[in-house]
Amino acid sequence: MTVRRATKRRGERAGESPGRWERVWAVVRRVPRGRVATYGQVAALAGLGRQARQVGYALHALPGEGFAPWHRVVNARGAISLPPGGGADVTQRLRLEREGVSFDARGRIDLERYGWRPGARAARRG
DNA sequence: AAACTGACTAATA
DNA sequence: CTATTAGCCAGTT
Repeated sequence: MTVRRATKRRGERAGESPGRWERVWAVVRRVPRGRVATYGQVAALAGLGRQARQVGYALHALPGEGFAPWHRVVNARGAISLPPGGGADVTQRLRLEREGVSFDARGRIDLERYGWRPGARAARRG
């Protein structure tokens, strides 16, 4: 009766192996303000290889807002990849624009300009 | 346990 | 440039 088995948490078990998603969040947290990273990029940096999809899952499974700047992650085309209808896609765009990231007429970001470059220093103003 | 699903990407046509 | 196909693999049903 009192043997309530631990409820399965998202990507986290009874304090065992480090969740894969945690690594994803850790990488996302490193994305500086005003910059965006692609799912594939985050996956590679998190040691997931090409599991770009898993990155999307990890962000969807975030324990709460403010845990990681999920809005700084976009797809390889520099576009927001969230499905419409939920409103989250709008939030993402709003937050990015607020950080100075510009979208073109098709709603895409110029990754050459705003793409996050790990290791590189903050881009010069301009 | 098998099937389904998905915040992706790269290759082709 | 857009549209389609295949690969990817863990979480959910």
